[in-house]
Amino acid sequence: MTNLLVGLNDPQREAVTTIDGPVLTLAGPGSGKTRALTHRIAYLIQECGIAPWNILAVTFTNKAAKEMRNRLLTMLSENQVYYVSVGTFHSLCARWLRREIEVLGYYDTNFVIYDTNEQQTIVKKALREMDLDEKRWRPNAMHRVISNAKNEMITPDKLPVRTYQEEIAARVYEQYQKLMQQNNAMDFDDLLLITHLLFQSQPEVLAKYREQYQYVMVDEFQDTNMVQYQLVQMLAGKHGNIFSVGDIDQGIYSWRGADYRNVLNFQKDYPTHKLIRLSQNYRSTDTIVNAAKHIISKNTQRIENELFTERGLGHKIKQVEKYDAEEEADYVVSEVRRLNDEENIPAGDVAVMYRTNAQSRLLEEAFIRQSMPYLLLRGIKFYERKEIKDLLAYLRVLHNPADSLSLSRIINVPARGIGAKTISKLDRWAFSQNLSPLKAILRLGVELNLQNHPFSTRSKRVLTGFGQLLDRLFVAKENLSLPDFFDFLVARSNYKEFTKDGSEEGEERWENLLELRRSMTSFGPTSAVEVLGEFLENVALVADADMLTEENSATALLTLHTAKGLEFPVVFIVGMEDGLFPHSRSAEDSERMEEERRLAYVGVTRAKDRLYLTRAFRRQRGYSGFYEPSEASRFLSDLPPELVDGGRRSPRKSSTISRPKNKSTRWGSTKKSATPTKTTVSYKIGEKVTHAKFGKGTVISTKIDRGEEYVQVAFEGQGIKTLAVSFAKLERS
DNA sequence: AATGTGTTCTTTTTT
DNA sequence: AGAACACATT
Repeated sequence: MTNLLVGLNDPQREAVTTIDGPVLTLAGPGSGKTRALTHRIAYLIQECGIAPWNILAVTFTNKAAKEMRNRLLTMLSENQVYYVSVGTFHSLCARWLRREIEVLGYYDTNFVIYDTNEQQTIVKKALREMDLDEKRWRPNAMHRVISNAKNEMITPDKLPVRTYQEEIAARVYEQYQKLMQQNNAMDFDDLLLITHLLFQSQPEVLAKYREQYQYVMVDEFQDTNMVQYQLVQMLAGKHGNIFSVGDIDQGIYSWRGADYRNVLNFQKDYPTHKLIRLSQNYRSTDTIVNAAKHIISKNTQRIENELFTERGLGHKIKQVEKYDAEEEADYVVSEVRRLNDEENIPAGDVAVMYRTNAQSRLLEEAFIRQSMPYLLLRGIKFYERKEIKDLLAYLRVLHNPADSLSLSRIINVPARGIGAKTISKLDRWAFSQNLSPLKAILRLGVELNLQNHPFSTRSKRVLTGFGQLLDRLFVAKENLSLPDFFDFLVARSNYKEFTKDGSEEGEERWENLLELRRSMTSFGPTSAVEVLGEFLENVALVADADMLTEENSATALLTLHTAKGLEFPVVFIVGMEDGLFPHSRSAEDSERMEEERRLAYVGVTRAKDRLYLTRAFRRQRGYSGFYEPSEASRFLSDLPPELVDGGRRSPRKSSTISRPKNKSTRWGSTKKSATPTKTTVSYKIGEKVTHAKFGKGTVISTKIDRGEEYVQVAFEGQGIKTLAVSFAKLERS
């Protein structure tokens, strides 16, 4: 027996050694699928003599790809690992397109990837060009329609136009695509869609990749969408050596076009497939595995795969209920500290997970208040900073001169006297000359006695000045390494002194830019022109989870979605409240409710040793600043009492509902108020009341502020009013 | 052209 | 409550 098979259980071994034909591996959480995948790759290379470049492995995140590579390095030589294609669908597609796209004729190899914000801007531009009112046609909604269409491979002309709404949407979609192409830009969906189109329309290109990828492996199959599935099918065409790994119970991205039914489709499309079940969980204690099973067992859309573990019972799940969300956050942080102090569990072993990003704020504040280290996994935040976006816009324009969106971002940053007027003149003139705005600027500088331009002497001067800057930068990118090019760029554009203005914030901005520069150093001395595309692609496709590193010593704060594929010794899931988790937006639809349940399943199974489920009795939601009472999440009641410690199940102590202590500052001091300070609300949401002036109404929220109770009441025909209970003469009715 | 003011919208999850 | 954006003022 080869040592690649040592330490694997039977189904894992089967997964590793079944190399020919389609295989579907149902892998429960923590069942060692990454292990199976990596060993399989090593086995293919070492035992079966398959060349590394004949292997394609698709992961869900870049982090997973990196991890896979690292694990492979323990079994294979660096050279072998280098030639295996490992990546996410998006990054692999980007790479293929970079190489092949020019045959399509309407994109060039230097295309850039637009992020969500830029996609939004393009939608708005499309609306504006079509003279449609942004108020009436929500860019957000339009964008959703477009993205959904793309996920189902529907082109603008195929979009159903049964209603006026749909007709507009189809036209906006068409215009959107046109603008994207004009800018030589793609959105995330395009990366997949256009690759699909490329393979479909260029048989020789597809043949080449088919030939190359003799063995195709796809992880997280339950979260593939239609395009991704078809890409896999195309690539694996003849040989059908597809190894797919999935778990329907962990499908949590349907709202993004993913369809867990692809696992079932796989079974249908490849009737000869071998089915392997990885059911032994090596990650979590029996208690945690059991809890997870109780939660997921309520779902109807499943494939049976009975999970088990031999790790023993371990700690009970700790259920904690606090007075409000602030207290909940404080509890989490103090418990992290206690675990650290008393049980020797490093803070970096702990993760705090939540349903919505908005919940991170209170947690952050609590960590800061108690000066405990934390790591917020919302990676893009770095790239959302103005100075970073500006610099990236420069790089993108220099990489892809067609990118007029980025050009408009930097054309007057730092300020060089090119205002809105000049810009719109430029756009119109460029259009009339059939030039891109950037080309138009450059032309203005070259043809000195150009007559037919609309600019004032001053405007022309600043524009040509900007053109000269760009010219110099274009030359520099050929000759300098990426970091050196960065230095040249910030110096020549005056961006350095613009942003580093002596203020404290300026210093911070500059630090951020240096951080950006640091991320360039890994590209070595190769000239910027060679690596700029790859650099920008990396930036565009980073995922939140990619930030998390092995040696991280701070507690991770992340959404349940981001937590997918990760594991931690200790996990807190906060906000276990109906309406929040499961989210109210999923309440009406049983399909979506099942997905919430899967999300809970994913969250719970991230924990190795200890799991905390916390909730608050009241929490501020929405923008009103009003507290709303909340009910326990239905997922909590799915847990059998013997697995749980604390919460409502344990014999109730008188102080289960803790009252805020030392919170007089927040709710006003008792010194000043003449009336007794109220701490609890007397009205309930939904209660019917009558007001002398406004008539009948329904209480929709309540809050206490400075010892005074306020209610929001929806009055029939009068709208919503906020009333102070002690003043308004409200009668219960 | 830069700065200030007001209005409106937003919160589900993300490559 | 805060961001983003449109519009107005200096």
